[in-house]
Amino acid sequence: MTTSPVIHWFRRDLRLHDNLALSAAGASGSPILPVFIFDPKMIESKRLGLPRLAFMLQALKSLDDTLRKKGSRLWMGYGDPRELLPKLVKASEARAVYYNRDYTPFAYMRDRALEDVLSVPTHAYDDALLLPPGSVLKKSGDPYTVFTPFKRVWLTLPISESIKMPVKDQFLSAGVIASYTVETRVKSKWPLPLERVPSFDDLGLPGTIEVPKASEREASKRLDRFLEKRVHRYTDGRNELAALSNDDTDIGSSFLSPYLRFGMLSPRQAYWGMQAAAKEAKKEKHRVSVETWLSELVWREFYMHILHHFPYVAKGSFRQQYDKLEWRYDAEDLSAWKEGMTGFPIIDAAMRHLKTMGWMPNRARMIVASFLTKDLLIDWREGERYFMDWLIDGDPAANNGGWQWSAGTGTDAQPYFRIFNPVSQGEKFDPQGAYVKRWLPELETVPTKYIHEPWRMPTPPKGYPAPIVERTLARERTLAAFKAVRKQAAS
DNA sequence: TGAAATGTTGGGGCG
DNA sequence: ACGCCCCAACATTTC
Repeated sequence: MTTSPVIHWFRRDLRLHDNLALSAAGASGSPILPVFIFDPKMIESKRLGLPRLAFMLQALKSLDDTLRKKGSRLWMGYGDPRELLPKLVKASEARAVYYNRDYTPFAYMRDRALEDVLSVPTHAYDDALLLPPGSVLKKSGDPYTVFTPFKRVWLTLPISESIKMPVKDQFLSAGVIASYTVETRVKSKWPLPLERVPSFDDLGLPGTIEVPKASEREASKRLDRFLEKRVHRYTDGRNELAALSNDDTDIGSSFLSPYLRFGMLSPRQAYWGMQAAAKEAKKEKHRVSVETWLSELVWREFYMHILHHFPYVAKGSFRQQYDKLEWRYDAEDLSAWKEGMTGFPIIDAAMRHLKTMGWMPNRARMIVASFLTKDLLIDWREGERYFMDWLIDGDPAANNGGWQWSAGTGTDAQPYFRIFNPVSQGEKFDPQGAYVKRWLPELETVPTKYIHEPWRMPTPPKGYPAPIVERTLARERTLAAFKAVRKQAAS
């Protein structure tokens, strides 16, 4: 006779350590049935780009491997969780379902609906953020819409410690799990080859793309390496595009966002690791660097809160007056931006970096976002969607927040008249042109003097496009478009 | 987590 | 010697 299990439903928490819902499931005393459900809607609705899917599949494979070593395995479902979970509860005679909350509007609504269709209790936990939406509010009870006061209050609130693993070997045995089969009506052309790491051919990805290792262990290793070697110079290092190497081991960025995105890294582990680093920092500059990184973690929380409290930002401007802005719908310019063929080296290098690695440093994201929205005057939502197609760390809240910040339509946005100059940004953050040359082989032989403005060479390099836009005119065009909206809003 | 336009200053060339 | 002009270099303001 076996004891009936409890289900732990993995979603954006693909780890066993420091996992609140999993730990609570363990504390229930019942064996844990680990579950992941792949909803094909995620692909069909374009919410899950292929590089990110590949990264996630690798993380699931790794999670399954770890569970198998414990004599268990990950039960994989394929279909709508609202259909599958009730069936699985029945098949396994589970007595409860545990999961960590996902605050994005889509998931939040889905999870609430789920409680109605399940015959057993659900236990939801706040694990994905250090402080969940609703816990950082003004005295009036309203959410903050400006980052600085949000952060000031955030920093005064208590953050919980990391927690231990639930109980060793408490996971249900692989044999029993394999016997749970539930019928699913979903038919899809997307196989889930969990027996091995899927290749990009499986996913129909064009070109060669290199996705970093995705596992809980890898996430911890990257955090440790960052804390040991690089966090002390993060404030400057994160902006140094030239420092980027091929395997991302010595970059200025922490490169933790992909792991936080899927919960391979617990935000508590990152937070307390940083706190310890701040305490140990020998120089004031080092301490500031650690705090700069922590600030990025608060940005992550801030934008999750914003999306949760103001779900309309997913579709339109936070400052709704800008929904009236007359964006250009120029397919040719948009395509040039996407493919890295704008004629501005720093833009093109970053966009090709994205298509190869599924990632870009934040500085590069800001530069290309400013270019698309301010120089090309193309709707930020086009850029937002494209980033979601390619970024392995693509998160609806952070991505939306970042784009609206760049476009000047968001909370705490940069002013409409702040327009990055791709030449001076390149000279400032890639002074030797190393980043540009790394991603644009056709500019290999261009002298440093001209590397950010090759069109000024006596004989510009062949095979590289001339600038697709005249920046002085573009600037006037954008200022006029924003002014028109502001004038309209004022009257 | 800018950049361009405009304003001011001061040294040096030159009549 | 002096005033005038030019124009970096820096500062301020404007977008």
